[in-house]
Amino acid sequence: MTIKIASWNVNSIRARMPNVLNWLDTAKPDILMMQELKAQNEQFPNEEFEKRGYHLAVHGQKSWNGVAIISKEPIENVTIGLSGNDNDEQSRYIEATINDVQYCCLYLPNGNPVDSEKYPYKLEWLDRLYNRTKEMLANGTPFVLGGDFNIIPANEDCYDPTAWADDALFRLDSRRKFRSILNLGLTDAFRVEHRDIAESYTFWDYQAGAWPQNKGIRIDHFLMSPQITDRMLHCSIDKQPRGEEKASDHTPIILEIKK
DNA sequence: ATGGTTGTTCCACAA
Repeated sequence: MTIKIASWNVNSIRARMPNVLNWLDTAKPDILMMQELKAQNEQFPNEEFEKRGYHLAVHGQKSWNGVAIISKEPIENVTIGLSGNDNDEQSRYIEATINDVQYCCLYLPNGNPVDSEKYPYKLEWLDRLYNRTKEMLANGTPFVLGGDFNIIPANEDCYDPTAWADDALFRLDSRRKFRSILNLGLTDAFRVEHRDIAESYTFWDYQAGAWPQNKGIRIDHFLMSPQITDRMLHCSIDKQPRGEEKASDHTPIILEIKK
């Protein structure tokens, strides 16, 4: 038996419902983490998901951000927001327990432009994610960090590293903090399975024909705790939804683990 | 160096 877990930055849940439902009906994930809902809790289409047998945990926000977890198995202990900064108003983090595994759905700040307050906010957010990760490791909880990290981990995760050199998604400060989280003992699910495969991306800009030219970046990730790494079966990127009409600029990443 | 696109909201901003 396997558990199929997916993560997808949908770039507006209301604009993307046909695409999301279509993908759910074919891919049939047990758990889907979504980011960039661009909707408040009241605007989230609960019924469409409940009709398909999913339980919900939603942390929305007007206009921007917003994250949700939907699951075929019951969802427990929902926590909203990433601890460590009481002044953070942005809905970018939701955590819940499903069958004794902790699922952390995150939408990490983009951080551009790097000379604005947005970049230090991104770095500060990464520090808080580091602290939460360390805490869960200390507790011995099996967990999965999944979502849009807005981080290109390495050259092979980017069609043109020089073009992105000074971008907040590729800046060394961002990548060093991402690495320090990994170095606590987590495993990048996609990269551990596809060690020598480049040009596997999860995001293609809407602009300048990025999708048809495969000018993409890999910024959506699953990072697993050691217990989940031991249960991992497979991790892949499903490029199909990116080619559909009215697509999100991101495509789903899928992680399968032993039940 | 610029412009290219999409979504939400209100005529700009975020990505």
